[in-house]
Amino acid sequence: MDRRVTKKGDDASGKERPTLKTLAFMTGLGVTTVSRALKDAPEIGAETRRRVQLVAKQIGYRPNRAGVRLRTGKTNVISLVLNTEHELMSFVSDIIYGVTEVIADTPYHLIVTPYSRSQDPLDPVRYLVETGSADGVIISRTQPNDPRARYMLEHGVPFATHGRTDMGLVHPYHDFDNYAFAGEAVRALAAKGRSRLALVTPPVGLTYFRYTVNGFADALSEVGASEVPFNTVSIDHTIEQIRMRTAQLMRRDDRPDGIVSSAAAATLAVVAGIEDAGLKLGRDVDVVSKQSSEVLHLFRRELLVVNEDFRLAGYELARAVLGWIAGKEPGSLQSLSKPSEVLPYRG
Amino acid sequence: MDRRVTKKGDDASGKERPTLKTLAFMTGLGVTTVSRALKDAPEIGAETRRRVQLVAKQIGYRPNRAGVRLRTGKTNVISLVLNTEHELMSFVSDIIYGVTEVIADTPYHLIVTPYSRSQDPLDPVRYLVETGSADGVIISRTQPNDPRARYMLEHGVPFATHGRTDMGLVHPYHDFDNYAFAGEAVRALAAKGRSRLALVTPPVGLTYFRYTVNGFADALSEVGASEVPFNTVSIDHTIEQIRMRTAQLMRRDDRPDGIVSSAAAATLAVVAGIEDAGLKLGRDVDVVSKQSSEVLHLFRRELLVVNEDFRLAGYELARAVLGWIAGKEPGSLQSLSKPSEVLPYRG
DNA sequence: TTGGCAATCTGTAACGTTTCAGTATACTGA
DNA sequence: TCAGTATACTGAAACGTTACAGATTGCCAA
Repeated sequence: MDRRVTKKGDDASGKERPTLKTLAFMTGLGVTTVSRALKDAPEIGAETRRRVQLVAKQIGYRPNRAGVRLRTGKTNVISLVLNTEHELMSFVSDIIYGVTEVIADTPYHLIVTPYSRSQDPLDPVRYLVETGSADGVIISRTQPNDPRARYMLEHGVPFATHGRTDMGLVHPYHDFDNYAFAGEAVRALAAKGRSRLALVTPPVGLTYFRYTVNGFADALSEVGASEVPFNTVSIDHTIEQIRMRTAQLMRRDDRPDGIVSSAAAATLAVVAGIEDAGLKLGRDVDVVSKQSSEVLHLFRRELLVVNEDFRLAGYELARAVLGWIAGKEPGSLQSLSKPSEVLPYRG
Repeated sequence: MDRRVTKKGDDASGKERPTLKTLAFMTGLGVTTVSRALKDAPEIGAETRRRVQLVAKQIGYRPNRAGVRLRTGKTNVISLVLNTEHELMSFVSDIIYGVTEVIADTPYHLIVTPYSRSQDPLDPVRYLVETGSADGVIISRTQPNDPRARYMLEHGVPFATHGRTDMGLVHPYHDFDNYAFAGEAVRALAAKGRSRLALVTPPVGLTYFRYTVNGFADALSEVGASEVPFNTVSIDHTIEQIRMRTAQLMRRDDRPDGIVSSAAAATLAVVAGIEDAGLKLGRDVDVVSKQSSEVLHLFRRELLVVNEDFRLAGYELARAVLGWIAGKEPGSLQSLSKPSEVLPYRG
């Protein structure tokens, strides 16, 4: 059964969605001419061009995506690949808004491609590339040696990563300067007289784990503070795990008097753990935490925060992918965002 | 310029993505037969069918989406329409995961269609329908008389709403029972001896505003408590506004001794406002709040919470749209989820 | 033997777009 | 006047799929 109820043919009857054929009929031109006129091809007369574009605007012509895609292979789709277990809530929401802000006045659509714990992170990317489902891909949870980035480079698919890689390969990325963040955090704690510091790290294996750990370590020796190892958790752990292990840590004699936390959700658990151990934030221990929305100062005024803007990340990542698709040099599409100062609660 | 590097023709050379033509050549059958064999059409011999499907699986055939879409109009796309300013962070993240969980083993893709404050909420929906960009649509922020639902019904586009409508029209929805929530919240406060209650409402104009307000009012008279009007804010307001106005409210002589809050983010602000006014949670005032992830008890142990599961919402909404697309009765695709009990902090 | 019919299979056209290889017209220079 | 050429346009083919309208075969009843 055909899906259309009425034939279109050459009549200009009202209801059907206009196609190039409709425009060709209305203007008395050929389909080819109309197609070229709409994309400002040079061999079309100036008047004809204007006329076609006027009519097209009037009747609200929009190119059929399936037609374009079938003929050219261009999907006009950007895919955001997300881990359904380990992404931060605020990350998902904000990065999507950042991306959509950029593609709002382009023909691009955003599709969300999920993968779960059990899957190889390469799976969704392979799917996208094999089926040609997207013109560009955005991935997060980037690793120093990232198979997904390597795969897409090999297959010539434009992409951008949230976080850098370290494979000697050039590609667009946006990253938050976690080395600077950890350093600033340590210095802020040192300025408060704290000298025995622990770090709640990003997930081991991701690139920004290294940057964070290095920034932390370098600043420690710079200010002459020492590290209290806290390797049993990362921000990928559950609230309960972090809370419990923080409480354990804080009950030890050699407990830290300062903690640096890489994510707001983890910080909630850390503070709960501190209080479980009967200690008081700001008196017995200070905590510096990253956050992506202004919640931590409502939570505890004593917290010191550094802001990371995920909407900006989405914005930059989308611009980077689109830039690559448009032919710009991948190496010119890399950006690093500097952390804010370490901010205390302000009235 | 053609996008392909090598001709395909009749040779079975390796690199190109297989199409029906490839399968036809390999099996020695016609393209039509292959097409029908793959979708289990009745007029294909049992052995042929098995043979075709085996070969298809072997070489990893996947139908070209553009081809199908062009020919049939079927997009295999579900669109989630989101407001970029007013959705809750956790809502965006969780509902997306709920939806993707359902469509994971279907051919469907999820596209996110955003709209901003300045736009008519009907705009994105109109775009989707006019361009035929999706087989099904999910919308949130549903109103009693919702132009978007009406529009899609008129145009025969399957959709599901997060929240009910009240137009005498039947369509799939998933909703949280906010009437029950508000009622339970009031009863819990009454059980704690609170009798002068205020409500932080959902956004005025959305359907669940009404349900919440009615549940609140009915329970108030049931338990013999009175309402302290707090109409100056809703959960759509900024953290700062809610905090400031809560502080104002709590400094008045006739301040409430119990507050019901419709969202976790607002609750953070409410508590901050309470403390700004020099009052203490649990002593001077109790607060019952909805939340969609386990954060509030980390925030303040004195809070009473009710959980709303947005991932479930995404799951149910996706199932509903797919069901409608598959031909089920819209009226049979409606679900309401009951609130949990009102939960105090538990060790 | 023949007509009828069921069971399988097939070619063609069409969806809307872009590209290729033209064609028609007017203008140029000698 | 005429070839040569730039300008402006056009039809046909192709992308991969499905629907329609056959085509071929074998079998059975008359």
